[in-house]
Amino acid sequence: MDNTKTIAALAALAQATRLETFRLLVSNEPDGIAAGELARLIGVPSNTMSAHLSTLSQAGLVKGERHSRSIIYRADLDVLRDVTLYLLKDCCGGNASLCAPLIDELSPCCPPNTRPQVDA
Amino acid sequence: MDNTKTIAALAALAQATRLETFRLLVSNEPDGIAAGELARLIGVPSNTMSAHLSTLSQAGLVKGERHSRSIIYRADLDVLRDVTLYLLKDCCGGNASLCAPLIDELSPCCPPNTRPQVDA
DNA sequence: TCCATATATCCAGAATAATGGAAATTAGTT
DNA sequence: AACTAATTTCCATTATTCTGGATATATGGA
Repeated sequence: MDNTKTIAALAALAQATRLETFRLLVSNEPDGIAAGELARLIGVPSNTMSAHLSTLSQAGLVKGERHSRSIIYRADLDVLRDVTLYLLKDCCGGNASLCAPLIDELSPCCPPNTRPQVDA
Repeated sequence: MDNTKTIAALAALAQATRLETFRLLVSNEPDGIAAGELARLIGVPSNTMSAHLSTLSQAGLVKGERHSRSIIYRADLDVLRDVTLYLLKDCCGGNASLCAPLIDELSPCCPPNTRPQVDA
């Protein structure tokens, strides 16, 4: 996780429509939501949503997979975890060893595709 | 932590100079660094640095305190922690109980003013 | 008070990002 | 092939952000 990737992820999330979209996708893991339905749910035109999804996708925060005519988007929590770790890395006075246990526990929290499905 | 505050914090960090500045301040806790020295270290004019510090400050990520003629800036990790929690809140399929233990452990990691000082 | 230092504010130009209409692409259906 | 549906790309307009010179404000010293 370098500076450039971190900035891309932070910038992708630092916009109302995209943050809302990402959080919606996070809470709809692992089912995902189609691009058109996202546009309808958030209340923006489909081309605007497409542009935002492209930004999120380029930052690695979401992945799209075609299912017949729709493209189902899903949140990818790996980058979110990496950004969190990157920002916390220098925490606690630069002494990483104090944060290491925390970071170790953060890592297994959200591995993709292994989360229990609670509801859709 | 609402959407607006989260976006402000993410946007503040989603810029190369500010991310670098913030990380520098994080690793220099709890001593802090004067505005002018930050400008010199990062390599930007003082008024540009001042504008960036203002953005970080408005997002609650740094605090400035005047010491004689200088204003010493320090990272405030509370907001960083809150943003992290906000982003992780919907993790794990929307089942907060799975993330709650993690979140509980994240909270005491970086309380301000209680971090051990390793070096300046 | 006068001067030097440190930081912030004002302002304007340049760069970047957001938005959405129109058209193009991709996939399924008949 | 012709048609519909879903999504994306193209493009131009508008809005926002970044940057830094010039100026203003605040502090301490002579």
